[in-house]
Amino acid sequence: MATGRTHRPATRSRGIPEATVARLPLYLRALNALSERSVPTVSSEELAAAAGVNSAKLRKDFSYLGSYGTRGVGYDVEYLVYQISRELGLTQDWPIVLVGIGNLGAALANYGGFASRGFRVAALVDADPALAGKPVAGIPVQHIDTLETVIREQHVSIGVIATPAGAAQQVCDRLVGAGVTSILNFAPTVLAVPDGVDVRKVDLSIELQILAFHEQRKAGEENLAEESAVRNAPTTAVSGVAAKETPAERAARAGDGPGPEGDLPAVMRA
Amino acid sequence: MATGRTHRPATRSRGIPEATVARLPLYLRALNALSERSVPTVSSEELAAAAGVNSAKLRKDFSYLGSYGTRGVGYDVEYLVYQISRELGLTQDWPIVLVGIGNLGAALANYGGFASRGFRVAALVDADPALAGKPVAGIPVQHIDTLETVIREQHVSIGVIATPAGAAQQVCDRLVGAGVTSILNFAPTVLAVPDGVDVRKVDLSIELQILAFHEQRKAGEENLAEESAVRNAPTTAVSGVAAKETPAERAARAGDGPGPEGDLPAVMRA
DNA sequence: CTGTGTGAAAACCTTCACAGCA
DNA sequence: TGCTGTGAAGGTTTTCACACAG
Repeated sequence: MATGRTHRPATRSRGIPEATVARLPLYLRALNALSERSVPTVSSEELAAAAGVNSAKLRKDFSYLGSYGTRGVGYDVEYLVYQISRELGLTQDWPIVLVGIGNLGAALANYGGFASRGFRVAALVDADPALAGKPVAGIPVQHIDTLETVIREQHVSIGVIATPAGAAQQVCDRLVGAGVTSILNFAPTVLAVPDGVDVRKVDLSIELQILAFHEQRKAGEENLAEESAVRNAPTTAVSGVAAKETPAERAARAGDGPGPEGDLPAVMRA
Repeated sequence: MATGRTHRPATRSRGIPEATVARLPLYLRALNALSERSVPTVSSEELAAAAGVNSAKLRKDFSYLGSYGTRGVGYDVEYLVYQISRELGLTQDWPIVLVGIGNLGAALANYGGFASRGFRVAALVDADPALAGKPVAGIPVQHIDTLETVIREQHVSIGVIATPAGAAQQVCDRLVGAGVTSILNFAPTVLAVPDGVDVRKVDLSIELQILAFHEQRKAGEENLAEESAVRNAPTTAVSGVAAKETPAERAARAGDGPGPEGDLPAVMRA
């Protein structure tokens, strides 16, 4: 679910598959937990369980980084932590700017997981003059006028957008204009960026919609197969399921349309 | 990046690929925007651009839902909105419980994208007695003791966890115990759930780490190929890149280790 | 003649299963 | 013996390219 282009077609070696990269942070988290408990080594089986993947996948993933394990034994926890951190670029300092200090922005600013991974909040920025100067998570919020200055002075290359959807593209343009080349977007908009800029998005409502899809399926199966209770739906399942609904009665959905969408006050809009 | 099992191996028809399901909400959002502007029809090319995907993919995706377009013309916006909504199960009402009303929980409670998609916040729940009764987003927070009651009385099947990592598994167990079968997890933990329960996770720090990885790559390429500026990294690129670092000097990283991890106060921990 | 719908090819990712090292 | 590392097989997803409906 990455976005911006730039990723060369996995030319020759050094090309760690995107799917693997996306799992490295997961392994890292599990390893850090082990490290804190002073566990010296771990097998692919154990680590996989802790990270919520299967062991074959984990071993394949690690094989792209190099041969960091010991046959018959497992992986050295501390060593792996270091190797993965380095591979992800977490051994260096990443100053980030957080734009949009509403509910979500404040949550992000307070989020411990950033600071503990080499990410340093260089500035909190918001368009609301009333917020200027107020500290959030111990950092005073700055007016968005200072955005370009902060980015240049602190060499920020990563920006986080937590503004309402309407402001996101504007903010994005300013970030990119000032030199930011990676953007994490929490606003429910598709951002247009020039080549060479990476965008990743996190959309709170999309995830729920995907859950709803599967939930609906489960309900359909239950009705068909009359499951024992709520638990234990057989993976075999029936095929047909849940009416395809005749594909031409577009008249039958006039009044209940797209739902209650007004210009909501708070954080975002989908 | 779904999780829980249950998804049959795409048996026969009616099996919409997971990758497609994950994009439907995106199309839906783009379509809603068009709908608000009273645009009657849209081509795969236009819609794809608005959703940030390519048109071939979009057409394939829609072909799994049925033939809802008109050759030579495009798709009827309102009709598609309806079809996708129905496919995703958004034409019905989904009561959800939100557990953990910290910074993030409050942001979620205020998030307009939920209410406007058939998701209704049935209850906000927190373990902190001091929060009980206080309204967040117009809804009074309840003590977590009432969790089971709310779930059963309101027929909640979807739960959202926005607690600190340490509390997440416990909360998850209680949700599942009370009948919830889909969970959206914002806490940075791997949740163990019985078969038949779906879990999706959103991890704020993982996304940043993935960005850091690519950012690091860009920096490496620049140094090697001496790019013109910051823009425009050629997709061809060189192969070698960025030192593999000798794989055996595990001594050389003693003091700077895993970083400053203490028991942070706020929202989570990675 | 425009733009959908879709087989077929290519790319990518996961899983299997086992050789071989510690 | 136990567990890693990895070719090979099997799935899934994306992309291509074009027949054909409107």
